[in-house]
Amino acid sequence: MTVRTRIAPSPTGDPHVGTAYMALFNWVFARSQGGEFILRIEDTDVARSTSESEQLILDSLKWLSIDWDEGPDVGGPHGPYRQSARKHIYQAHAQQLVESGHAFHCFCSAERLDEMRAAQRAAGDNPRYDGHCLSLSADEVHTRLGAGEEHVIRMKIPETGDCVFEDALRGQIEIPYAQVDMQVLVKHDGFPTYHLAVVVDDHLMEITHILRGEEWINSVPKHLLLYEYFGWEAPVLCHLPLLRNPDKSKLSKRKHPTSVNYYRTIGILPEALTNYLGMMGWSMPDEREIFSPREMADDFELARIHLGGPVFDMAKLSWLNGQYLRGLTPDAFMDRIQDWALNRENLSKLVPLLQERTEKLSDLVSQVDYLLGDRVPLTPADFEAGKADLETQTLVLDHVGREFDALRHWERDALFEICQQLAGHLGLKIRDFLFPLFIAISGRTVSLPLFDSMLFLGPDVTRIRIREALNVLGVSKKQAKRLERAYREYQSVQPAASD
RNA sequence: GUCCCCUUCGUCUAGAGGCCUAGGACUCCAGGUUUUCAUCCUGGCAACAGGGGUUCGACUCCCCUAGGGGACGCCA
Repeated sequence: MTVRTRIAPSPTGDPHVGTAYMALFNWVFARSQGGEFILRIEDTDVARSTSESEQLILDSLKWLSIDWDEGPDVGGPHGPYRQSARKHIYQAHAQQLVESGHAFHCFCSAERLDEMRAAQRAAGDNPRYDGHCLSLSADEVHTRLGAGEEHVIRMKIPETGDCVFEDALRGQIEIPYAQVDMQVLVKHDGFPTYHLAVVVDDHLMEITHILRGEEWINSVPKHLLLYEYFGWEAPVLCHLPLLRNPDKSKLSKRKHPTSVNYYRTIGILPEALTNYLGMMGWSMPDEREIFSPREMADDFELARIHLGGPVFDMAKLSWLNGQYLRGLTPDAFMDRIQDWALNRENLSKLVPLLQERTEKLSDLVSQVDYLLGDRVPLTPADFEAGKADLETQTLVLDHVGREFDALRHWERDALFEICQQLAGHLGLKIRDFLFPLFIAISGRTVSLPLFDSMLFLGPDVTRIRIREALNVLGVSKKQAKRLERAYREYQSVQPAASD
């Protein structure tokens, strides 16, 4: 039997470093077994999935030299590899489950479900579908379906007993069925949910081992039940630990850079990043710390994975990166600098900003230092030249930061609109409003145009700089709460942002 | 709240009952090399969450407690 693993990212945002982490381990495990590694795009959430995001994910994995044997771009014998192109397959399978009595049509409204869950929560129970539509007669279901009434398909769950299964790392796990919800398998728009699609695809694509984040452990009963309903053999399950923020919570954009592109733009080498991710939860048998994915595969053993959630440590990544950088020949080093930023394509984005404001070519370096490198370290004093007081500036940075965190398309108009609306809300002139942003982004009061700068730096670096500026200004716990409240208030008076 | 997972220095980790006076790496500190800085070298600080068992012997096995994390969506 050929070992087959997969990474199945959902193209709904930045190429996440957690995706790269899971991809690496799946790649390494497959290679260690002489197996195959598959890339599948899970774009069943039509509203949030974008092809740009898919492209970014593919690019980031390629940048990291994680290659796949089958996928949407290279094809393969088990395609298509994009779930949106497999809708009919899931529908046929869902239909099969309805016919075999393992799934049922549900007509419940969102309002009813909300009320039900609220009541269950209030009673101290785990919210869970109450089986309302289970009691519908076949005739009634037929009639309502015939009338074109909106509905979903849910799977049935045993009323009693435990789901007992084996995790390749954690051993036996038991989850009471009483905790498992009657999961929606097909949404009202006819698209499958993750749970149906993942099981059907993993089976059809002959995946033998699933290595994924431990956030999925609680979904295992649903998946195993589906395998059983279909009469299929389930793959080996292996739940890896989750990458953590410094405060130990699951790695998140609000607290830590999560985009692979962030590391790329600050000048981390791809081999340093994969090496670093390889050290998260894994160690080489001889404790060597510098190793490639290939070397990792040569010595790979599932059992060596450590299950404690590893905290992402920038200091160690930087050190590792330095090791790689210093190991380069001068020629290779020059090539890397070019690949990174000093190439014609990248520079051409800067020229329109620079040319107008330049008297000597040598002005260039001091003008772009904060765009290619970092700013000079900030101090609270840097903000004092602003018209608004420090508290207001903190508020500006906080709210802009939140808006930027939620922004999905990093475009000039969207950025500007956010700032304009917020400035209006706070009753500030746009130039006073923008001042703290100039400082946060460029570290100076005089810089290249703000929005061009943010566009050039991209969402990841921009967000981090705003967060760092907030840190420099120092936000107390009390203040943080006030800011949070103020932001919610702003949101409530604000028409939904058009992004 | 309910269920599930996890728990060795601040951080990443080694450790599969005696090799542990708990090792390595990052960070930090001290010293050396270096015209400066960085690199590099040397040294130092620093951990088995707590309590019960099992055993001649427990970081390693079992139980309880505590702490941390996750899931609880027509998101994945």
